[in-house]
Amino acid sequence: MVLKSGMGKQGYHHGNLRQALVEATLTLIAEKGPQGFTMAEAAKLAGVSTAAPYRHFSGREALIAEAARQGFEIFVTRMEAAFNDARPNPLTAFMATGRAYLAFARSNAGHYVAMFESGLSVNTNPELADAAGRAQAILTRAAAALSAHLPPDRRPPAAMFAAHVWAMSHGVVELYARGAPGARAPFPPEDLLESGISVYLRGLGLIPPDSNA
Amino acid sequence: MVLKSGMGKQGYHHGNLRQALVEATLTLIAEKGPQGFTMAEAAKLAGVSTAAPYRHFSGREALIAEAARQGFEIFVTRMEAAFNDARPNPLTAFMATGRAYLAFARSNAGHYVAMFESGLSVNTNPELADAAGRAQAILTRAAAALSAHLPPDRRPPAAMFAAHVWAMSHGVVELYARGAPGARAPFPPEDLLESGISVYLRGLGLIPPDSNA
DNA sequence: TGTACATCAGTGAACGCGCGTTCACTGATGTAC
DNA sequence: TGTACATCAGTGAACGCGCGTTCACTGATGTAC
Repeated sequence: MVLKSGMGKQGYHHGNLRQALVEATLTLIAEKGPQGFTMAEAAKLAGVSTAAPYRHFSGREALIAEAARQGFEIFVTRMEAAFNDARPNPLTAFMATGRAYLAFARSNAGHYVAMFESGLSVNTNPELADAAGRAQAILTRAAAALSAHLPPDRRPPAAMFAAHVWAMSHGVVELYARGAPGARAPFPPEDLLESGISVYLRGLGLIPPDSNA
Repeated sequence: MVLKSGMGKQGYHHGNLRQALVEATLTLIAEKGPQGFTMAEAAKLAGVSTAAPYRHFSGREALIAEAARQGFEIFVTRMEAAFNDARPNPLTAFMATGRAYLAFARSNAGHYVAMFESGLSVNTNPELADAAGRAQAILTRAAAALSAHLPPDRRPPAAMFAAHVWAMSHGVVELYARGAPGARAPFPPEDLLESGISVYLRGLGLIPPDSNA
C-alpha cells in the first residue's frame, strides 16, 4: 500500500517516516536555522519517538544532508524549467532563471538554508556533491547560452559570468530577503535582483545601453 | 594601571576581561560558526571560570552582539579609509572600497560572521543598530559619489546602486570565499568581485564600454 | 486458506554530556580619614 | 603614610535542561509451505 504524504501515522508503523522526517527537518530549519534544528524535535513533529529517526538516518548530519540533497534536486528542476533550453530566447530565459532563483529561496526556505547555510561539507557525501554540481552546471549553461551572442574577444568565461550572477542572487537573498542586519530592505528583493542583473547584462553588452528591459 | 591587550591574567584580577571575552568570541565564531560558540569555551579561552563572563555581559546574546557591534565599527572605519572621500577620483575610490570589503571579510572572519550570520536581530540593540546603519550609509555615500557623474535621468537611486554592489560582495564572500556547497571557487574571490563590479559599472555607463579597467 | 516464523519499523527508558546561568563566597583594589 | 572598609572582579560548585544516541524490547508485516 502506498501512503500519501500528509497522512498521519496510523498505528505502530508510520509508513512514510523517512520523508516525513525530512519535511519536519525543513520546517524546523526554516523556522530556527540549521543549528536550531534538533533530532528530538524532528521526531516529535513527525509523531514518532526520539529513537525512530535512527532507523532511517545514521544521525543528525545525515538527515540535514538529505534535506540539502533534495533541495538541490528541486533547485535543478526549477532552474531547468525556468531556463527552458534558452527559449523563447536566451535573454528572456536568463532573466526567468534569475527570478526562479529568488522564488526558490522564498518558497523553499528550509531547503535553501540546508543547502547554503548549514555548514555541511559537500564533499563527504557523494550524492550531495553530485546534486550540487548539477546545480552549478545549469546556471553555467544559462550563462553560456546568453553570452554566445557576444563576439569571442568580449565574451567572459561562462563560469565567471554564472558566478557573478549567482553571487548577486545569493547576496540579495541573504541580505534583503531575510532580516539581515545593516541591510533593511530599501527595495523589494525581486526588483533589486532584476535591476541588478539588468545593469550587469548591459555591462556585458547583452542589453542595449538605452533599453529599460 | 592600563593593561595592554595580549597580556595574560596576572593573579586574581584579569584587568581586561571584557575585551578578552570579545576576542575569544571572535576566534570561536570564526572557527566554528555562531552556533558553535559557547560561553564556557569563551571563558576558558580567556583563562577565567565559567561564571566570570557574567560580570561583563548579561548573557550569551549580549556577548555576540558586542562582537558584531565592534565589527560594524571596524567595518565603517575600513570602508571610510578605503573610500577616502572619493579621492583620487570616485571610480578608483569605489573600487578600493570593494576590495576593502572583501579584505575585511577575510581578515575579520569572526566579526563578519557575527555581523551577518549570527541571526541576531539588530533592532533589539540600539548601539548595534546604529553601527549597522552607519555601515549602510558609507556604502551608499560611495555609490552616490560615483553616480553623480551620470546624467540625472540615467542615474539609479544611490541606495539601490549600493544594494546591488553590497549583494554581489556578500554573495562572493559567502559562496566563494568560504567552503559553501555548489560553488567550488572557480576563480579567486578577489578577481571575481573586481570583475563583477567592473561589468556592473560598465552597465551603468561609469566605465567606458571597451575599457578593461 | 492457515499457520509459523523471519524481518522490519516502531517504542520507552535511559545514558553521558555539555550547555547557560546562578549562588554564596573570597581575594584584590581603591578610597576616606 | 597607615589603617578600615566598601566595592569590585574574580572563583568553584552546582542547578536544571535538552541534546544525540543507544539498548533491549515489541507490535506489525510479509512470506514459505
